Amino acid sequence: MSGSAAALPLLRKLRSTFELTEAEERSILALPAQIRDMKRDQDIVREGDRPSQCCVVLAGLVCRYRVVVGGRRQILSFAIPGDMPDLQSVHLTTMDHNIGTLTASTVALIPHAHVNALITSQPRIAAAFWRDTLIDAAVFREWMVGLGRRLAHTRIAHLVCELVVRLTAVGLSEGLRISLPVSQEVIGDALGVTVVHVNRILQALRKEGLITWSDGILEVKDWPGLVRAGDFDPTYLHLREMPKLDVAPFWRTPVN
Amino acid sequence: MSGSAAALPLLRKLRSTFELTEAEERSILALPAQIRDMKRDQDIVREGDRPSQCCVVLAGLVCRYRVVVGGRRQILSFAIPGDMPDLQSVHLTTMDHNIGTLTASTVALIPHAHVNALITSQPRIAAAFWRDTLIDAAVFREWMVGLGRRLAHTRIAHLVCELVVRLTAVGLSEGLRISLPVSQEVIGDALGVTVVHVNRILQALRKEGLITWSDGILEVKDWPGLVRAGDFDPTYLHLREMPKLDVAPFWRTPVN
DNA sequence: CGAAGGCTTGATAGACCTCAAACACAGTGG
DNA sequence: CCACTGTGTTTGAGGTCTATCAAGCCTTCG
Repeated sequence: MSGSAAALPLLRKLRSTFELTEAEERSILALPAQIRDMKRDQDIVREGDRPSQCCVVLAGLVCRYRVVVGGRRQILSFAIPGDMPDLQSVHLTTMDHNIGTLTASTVALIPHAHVNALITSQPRIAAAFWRDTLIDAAVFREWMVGLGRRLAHTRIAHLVCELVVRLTAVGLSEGLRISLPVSQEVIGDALGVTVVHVNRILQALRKEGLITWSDGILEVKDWPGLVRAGDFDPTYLHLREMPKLDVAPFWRTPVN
Repeated sequence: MSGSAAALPLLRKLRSTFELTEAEERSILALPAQIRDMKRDQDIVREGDRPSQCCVVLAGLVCRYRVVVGGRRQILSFAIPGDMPDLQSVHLTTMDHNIGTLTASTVALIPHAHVNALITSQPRIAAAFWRDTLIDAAVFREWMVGLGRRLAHTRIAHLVCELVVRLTAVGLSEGLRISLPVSQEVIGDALGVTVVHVNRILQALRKEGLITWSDGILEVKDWPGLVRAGDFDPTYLHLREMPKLDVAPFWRTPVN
């Protein structure tokens, strides 16, 4: 059940933020993993669990979330293919939040023992993984700024920018179009607003000519405008190189 | 300029979340550090900097923060003695937020080279440091939940609980009294609300008999009540053992 | 066809903000 | 010694953002 194919999204992700040697990539490819297909809205790990393995998202969309008294949910981050949303469980035994799927997804489960063996024997891979968790933390901080200090309109624009950049960085966008097959409620849970309000703001963003979003496909119609509306600065993603997004893909915008 | 005395707060902090051997503690004590006294409201590192050292808070109160368009500040976390608020800079070269003092403070500055040497040669210390940054991330998540889904009243109660537990964990509280010599504006910047609103909620918390706060001394008058009001569950702090707080210190509450 | 989930719209309500001013207190300087 | 200043707290009134409640609509699916 180990898999070069399975680990590819992980490699793409790590490469986007850290330079790996071929030998290091081979070590990562050699990690034994159990592949698991999941329906949407299923939990991978729950608050209070003490996991003995950690997961890599191979396909689909996964999120970390918490539920507070009153039943309201706060989504803490989105995990796209290549992400390891519970890598932290290698060092923090008890989960302080849930991880669940938002769409049908495929995940790889890697026993902690193997992760530990790898990071103990290869300090540079340990550094890459550590760095990965530090970038997670940077994204949390950015969301905190949004939740605390930005209007819902800005927050939504910012989130779209973030998703486009992150998906592009791992080769999962088509120009300025991304797959986002979730309900507006999910966006609300991520940004701390209600569905009703999300809906009204999406209408505004569409009216302003910034985005379209239907049938699970989100397309940015005005990238500079969206970046402005979202007060978006991708520094916090700590990518090795920023994907070029201000230019639409060549097959959509003939130069002449 | 190296200092056993200087590193003590750091050791207390690390011990609160990770078990260190004496040899490991000695290695940490041996880290060379430059001690620096700072006035309040001074920046230690700024957004965009590429620091070559990282800092340990030895005394005082330090915070991470960001400023958004419009000049509003979002405090991202408080760093108390023993904390290393920019440990991340060892792996993320560019700062994506500021770190500054909230009160007159003393910090120790340790060159990255020495930190790198230590974590490369001693995997368990690397694990302790990594774990430390993971706990930072857990605190960010908890704040996100507050900012996104809790009322300001709850958020303030929660913050007080957090500060009391963290300060107690490193021996810096007197029972349920902590030193908190900051303005109400600082609390507002941390919780994403205005001073005016903070003021009104503090009055409510006082009226409810939960806390008192004057002359920079905050005292919890009803710990279970405050925990309830703040929807506080300390799991996310990942302490090795939870300080006993539900009981007032013996010298204040004679049993008979 | 009915049921369920998701999107959309309207009306009302609540949390929190903004603006403005008064007040308390410590530090400064004439 | 007493204005004077500055910082921080407190209070009031009105306004904005977002929530809540409620209903209608559309699509998908069994």
